[in-house]
Amino acid sequence: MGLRERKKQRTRLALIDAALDLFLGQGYEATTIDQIAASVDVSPRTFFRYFGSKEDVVLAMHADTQDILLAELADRPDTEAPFEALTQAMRITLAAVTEGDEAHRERLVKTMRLIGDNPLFTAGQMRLITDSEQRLVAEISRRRGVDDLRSHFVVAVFTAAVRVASEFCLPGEVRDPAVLAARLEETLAVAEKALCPGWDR
Amino acid sequence: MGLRERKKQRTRLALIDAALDLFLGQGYEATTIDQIAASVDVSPRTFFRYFGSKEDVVLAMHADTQDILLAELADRPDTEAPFEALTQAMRITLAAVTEGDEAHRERLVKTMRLIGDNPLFTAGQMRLITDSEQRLVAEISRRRGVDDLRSHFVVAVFTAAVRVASEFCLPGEVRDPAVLAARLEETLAVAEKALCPGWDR
DNA sequence: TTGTCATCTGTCAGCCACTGCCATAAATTA
DNA sequence: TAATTTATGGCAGTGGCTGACAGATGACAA
Repeated sequence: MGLRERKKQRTRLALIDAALDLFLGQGYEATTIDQIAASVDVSPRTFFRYFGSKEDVVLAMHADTQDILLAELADRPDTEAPFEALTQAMRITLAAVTEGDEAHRERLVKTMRLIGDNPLFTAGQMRLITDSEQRLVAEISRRRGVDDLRSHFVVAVFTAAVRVASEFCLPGEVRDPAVLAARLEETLAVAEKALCPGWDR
Repeated sequence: MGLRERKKQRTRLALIDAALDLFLGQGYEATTIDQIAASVDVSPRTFFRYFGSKEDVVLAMHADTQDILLAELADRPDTEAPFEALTQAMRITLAAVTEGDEAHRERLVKTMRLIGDNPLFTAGQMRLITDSEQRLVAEISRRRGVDDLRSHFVVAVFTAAVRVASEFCLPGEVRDPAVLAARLEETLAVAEKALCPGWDR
């Protein structure tokens, strides 16, 4: 990886860090792109070369996580049932994130605090989920050998569970990937009791 | 209802009609608030007194529909199981909308065409669903007598089904409430086979 | 009918997210 | 070192959205 590439990644992370800190410190709306750019010593124009919108920088970490999830799903053995593969991939993704780079984990915690406190971001989060959902459906369809309504349904139930788990991180609770993992287990326990064996074949 | 109130409703509907026609005719982005306001002979400032944002006018009809759904759910007998109550309320809501006022139905069809063609709006649609979801959860919790994780899960599975159904309106297909109703039945058939009896109690 | 009050509307000025364009600087490659 | 590619900064402009004030319009009582 060349110098250019490394420099870009550093700028990107610096922008994310600056933005998250400003958002948490003085509020999302009260923070301008100019402030974010200034605190990284970069022109405002450059900000928009890294992120499509002000909201995107908030969702950047979550978008990365979705990519990991998709990769982990692709790594699951084909013998595994669709829903099981999804949940296992999610568990591994959360674990990887929890045990990952300290700075990286901190960014995720800040992101979760921001999104959790501000209902403004639920829409953006939904957009992310919907986007990745289509990719998940493609992979599940490949595994099942058919691209039908059931593939969509299986993935929709999975994302429903993840969503419920993330909503169930009580307000005031320290929000981080580990807590989310715990809530996810509770939700999956309910889901597994509710669903007939073999429903996702 | 006084003259003032009627005038307001007329303005609101005129703005929705003008906006939908312009969006469908020349594209969403290419249409400015000034154009919408001008074609209703109203100041741009007034537009924002009726709708919080440019996107809101697109979602206005769907927001109204969500309100109907909630009212229908409240009307379901308490003896009905939670998921059954949700699906029945949805069926009635779709039927009411299909058989409703001609102009009203036309607005809905235009809205569905807009949202279906432009992935930009899926996020907004999700936001609407998520907002109403909280109200649905409250009602389901009241019926079940407990406000626990299961209430959230039941509602999440329901909205997942609705979402899958609406995604499954094939592109190119005439999009209207009747088609959505048909797709919903297919999806609910899959859901009912997948879920154990009594899972939502 | 007339006067008073509440509410709606238009106008104006302004903020800020976001974009296209072009010149410049920096990194990559030959 | 020279040539090519690519990232950045500056600038001007569009358009969504808001606050503040003044005038118009419907609601209501005397």
